Amino acid sequence: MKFGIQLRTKHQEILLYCISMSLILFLLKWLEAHFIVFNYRLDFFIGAIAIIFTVLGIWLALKLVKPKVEIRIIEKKVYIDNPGKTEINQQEIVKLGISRRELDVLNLIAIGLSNEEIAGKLFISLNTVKTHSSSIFLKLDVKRRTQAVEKAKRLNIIH
Amino acid sequence: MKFGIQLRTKHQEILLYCISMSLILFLLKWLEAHFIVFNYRLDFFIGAIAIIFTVLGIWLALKLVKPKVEIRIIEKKVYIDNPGKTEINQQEIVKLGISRRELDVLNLIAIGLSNEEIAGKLFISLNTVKTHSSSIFLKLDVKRRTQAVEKAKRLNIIH
DNA sequence: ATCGAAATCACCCGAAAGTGTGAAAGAAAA
DNA sequence: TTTTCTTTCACACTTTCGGGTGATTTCGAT
Repeated sequence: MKFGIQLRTKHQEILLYCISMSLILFLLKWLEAHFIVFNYRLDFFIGAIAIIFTVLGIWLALKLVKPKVEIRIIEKKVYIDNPGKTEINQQEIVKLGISRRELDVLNLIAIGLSNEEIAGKLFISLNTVKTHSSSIFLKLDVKRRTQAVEKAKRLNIIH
Repeated sequence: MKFGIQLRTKHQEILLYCISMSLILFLLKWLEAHFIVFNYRLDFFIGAIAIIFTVLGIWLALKLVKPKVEIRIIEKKVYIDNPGKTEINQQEIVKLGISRRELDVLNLIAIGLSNEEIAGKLFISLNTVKTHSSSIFLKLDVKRRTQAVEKAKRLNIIH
């Protein structure tokens, strides 16, 4: 699994900025330690270099910047050629091998009850509900109860 | 215009940039004023300057340029057996005070995704998804995601 | 210029959900 | 009668969910 450690990543920018500033200062100190001399024409030359590479940096950033993504959920309508009523598909239930009790549990899951509430309503234990729901997920080939509800409704197993 | 608004919000960064530039220029002048001899590698020094100002240029561009927006579409399949009667109730959404982002999350919950999967799909953190879903449950007056889906479908907030 | 809403994120903690294994009783089918 | 299926339950364990709190950033409106 992932690390449990979560850092406040928003401060990373500032941290990065501080580090780079420190690096610059360190560089200048290093240069100073090595007795580097400037003449006056060099000053102008360095200015030009600075401007050029600033522009270069800006250009580079514009080229490489990752575009900010905006998510838009659109609904793709899929029309089912099932004119008229919404009959429960018994064949599908049989085909998937879903038992009566499992269907009971599935229906109660679909209306948003918790496992404990389902257990209370069907007069069975919490563990039994878990067993049923697990086998439902297995038969429907899903991982979560929300997925199970979605798929079951799509297959007209429940409504 | 947009640029003016951005200037206002980013004026701290500009200030910071100016200060750092001034600091660097001051340091250079100081070094020059102290007759530090530049006996060693001139090209090395220029390279350092180039790198520094490239980085500063990149940083400046990233800070000031309005991010490019890339719209990413997530298709959500809606299975309809009775076309023509399934309109999304916008008034209900407004009445409940459900925001656009919360609606995104709600739609992804409805198709059975886990919070972590939603976070991956919307490019936000798991904690943010939790915050959104919590406020959804509050606004819909439900306790669980399955209930939220059930109620939202009943209110025609989602399909 | 100030303020509020929306969106983002972190962290802690407890509750609920889900997995895996095993088992027992009753009903139906072979 | 034996076998198989369904339903029931337990228990340990991991993962996910949800509540609560607090914080930052951005945007729009006043």
